[in-house]
Amino acid sequence: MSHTIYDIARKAGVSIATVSRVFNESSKVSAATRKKVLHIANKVGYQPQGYARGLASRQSNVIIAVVPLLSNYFFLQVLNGIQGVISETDFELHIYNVKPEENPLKQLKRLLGRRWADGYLFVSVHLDEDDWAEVARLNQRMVLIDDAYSGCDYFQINNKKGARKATKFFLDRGFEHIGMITAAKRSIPAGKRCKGFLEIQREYGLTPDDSLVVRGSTAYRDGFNERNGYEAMHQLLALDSPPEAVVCVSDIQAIGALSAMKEQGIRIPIIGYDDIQLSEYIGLSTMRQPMYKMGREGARLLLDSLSERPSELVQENYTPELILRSTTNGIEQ
Amino acid sequence: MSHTIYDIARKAGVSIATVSRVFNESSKVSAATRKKVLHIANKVGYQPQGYARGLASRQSNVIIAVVPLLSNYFFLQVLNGIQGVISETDFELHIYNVKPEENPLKQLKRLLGRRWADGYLFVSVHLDEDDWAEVARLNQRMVLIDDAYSGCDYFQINNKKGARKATKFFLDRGFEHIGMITAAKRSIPAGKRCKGFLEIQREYGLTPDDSLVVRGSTAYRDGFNERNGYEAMHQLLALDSPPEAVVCVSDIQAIGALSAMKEQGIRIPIIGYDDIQLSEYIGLSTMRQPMYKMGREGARLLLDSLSERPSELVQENYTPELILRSTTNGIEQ
DNA sequence: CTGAAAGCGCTAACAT
DNA sequence: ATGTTAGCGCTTTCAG
Repeated sequence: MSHTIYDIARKAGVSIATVSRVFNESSKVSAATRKKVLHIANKVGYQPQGYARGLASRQSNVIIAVVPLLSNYFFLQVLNGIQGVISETDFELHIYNVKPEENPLKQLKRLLGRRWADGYLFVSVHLDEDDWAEVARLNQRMVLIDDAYSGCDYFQINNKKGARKATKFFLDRGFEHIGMITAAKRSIPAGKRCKGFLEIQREYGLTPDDSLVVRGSTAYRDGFNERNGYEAMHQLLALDSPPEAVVCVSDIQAIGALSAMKEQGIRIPIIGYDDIQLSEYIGLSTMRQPMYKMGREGARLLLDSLSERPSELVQENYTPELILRSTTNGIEQ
Repeated sequence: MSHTIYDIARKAGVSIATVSRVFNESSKVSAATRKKVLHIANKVGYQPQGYARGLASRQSNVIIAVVPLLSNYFFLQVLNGIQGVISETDFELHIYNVKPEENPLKQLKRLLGRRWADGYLFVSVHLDEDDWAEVARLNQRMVLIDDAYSGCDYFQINNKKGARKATKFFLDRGFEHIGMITAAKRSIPAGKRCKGFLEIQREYGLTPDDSLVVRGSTAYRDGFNERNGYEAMHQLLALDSPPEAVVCVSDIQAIGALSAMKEQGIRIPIIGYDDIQLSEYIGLSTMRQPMYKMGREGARLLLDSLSERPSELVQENYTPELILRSTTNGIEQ
């Protein structure tokens, strides 16, 4: 049914080696032969099979970006950065997402073991050092984005510092009763942001009130969703003494929270986290994370290390930047 | 360096066929042998290579979802639906995105020609009948989501009807001067929605004013972005006689438009398009499209047709549903 | 510049 | 239940 290299070779009156050379941009084919082969290949719609090619050449020209869940705006922007870089090359970008139900380490080992790709970009996949070490032992080219492992290239953002910055903004303006909308307990970034939130308050001589750290009950996307923020804000507002200001672990939750406030006709200063594109238009103050940039840099690094002999490890740490917009307006300087 | 089936077979004192059987869930292996093989495989981190396996077995257990651009909320929700179904099986979902710069037909032919996947889901890839026919000739299992081709399974949404519904809502309430925020000229869905917008007005005996159909200058994502809506709304408001109501071709543009209105302290009724999750919390009235559902159904259909012998074509047409929220409040019934 | 031939690492008959 | 063996469709030396 479908044509193989043999069919093309026969029809073109050349050997399969020549056909192969044509499709591998080898210069060692005469223009005439190349043209003839290409003509026939086009006519019958021939393309070298990926699997046979991968097996024989031990490389695939595909890059796999591994993400935990597709439906997250953060990943989306990172992927965009990655995509931009990859699409300038003749690599193919495939996206693989790890299933939340199954052990992630197991999935990664299976994926890398299959050797689908020449290189892997892990976006927001959070493993501990031991687990990463086990993955690294599979000996594939990889770079981490939004997580760190000492033995490999990574681009990371300091979650604790980000939350500290946001909280500090309120503390410096005299607020002492600040709420936090967090996400699922198992979310590592959310955990670190909570930590930063509490830490800086203590440094300011305050004793943070546990009841001011809340999450909604919507587990979807680890709680990084609109509804969660909505529910959490209602909880906060139902408190005997509601917070004077609120810090969120994501913009998307902040949007839900804003909606809850509106319902109750209350307006409390709030800071989100991520700076997704929308936030500018919502007027949401937020902690900006360099998502696009990390994607771009990560992809570039991976690609480079595939062609050149890898040099030293690249391990970048970013700190989110506070972006002030209207949800923090009207606070006395 | 990396282990092959031969290494495992040798270490386990069995033949390669047995090792292969263990990894292919064949029942024809004794429990003891299986355990021994698995133990050794685990110890050295062996996984059968995807390429060798794909070549030998002529199937890959991967499904590829093809999308035009990752950064679109519409696709995201469709992908979510797809993901949900695939993750219940032992198929792997890979996502491939076609580059905007290169001819899409060419890319699809290359992709399918490589035979990476057992089946393909095309999400919002818009080709004409001839081009689809050419793709179909490659003889791969495929289903279209958000586009139609007579020769294959598809799940489509009627764009014209959707825009008609939204526009009709305003017309029925006596509005005669309605604006539309559209997207890039080359966007097929946007074109159809425009058509519906104009068509129904004529049916109501109106002569639509061309200057009321605008787009911003931001081409990113074919104009389906916040900024585009923002710019477009400013254009509309700068008109000698601004519209009394506005229909958008996406929620994300509507959000930009809302922001522009706010800046000018003006509030015009507006209806978005898509019903992305956010919209509920923004209070945005919109045309709901069954994105998640289409993803789910599409994936299910594809999977089924991979195991069973395909029956007749499944060709579904949906019509978006009008969801009323606060951006259309206060309009006289 | 081109061809012949030896794998790449696995699956799937076919034997046993 | 297990082993033997012939490919799968390519790439890649090695000759010429």
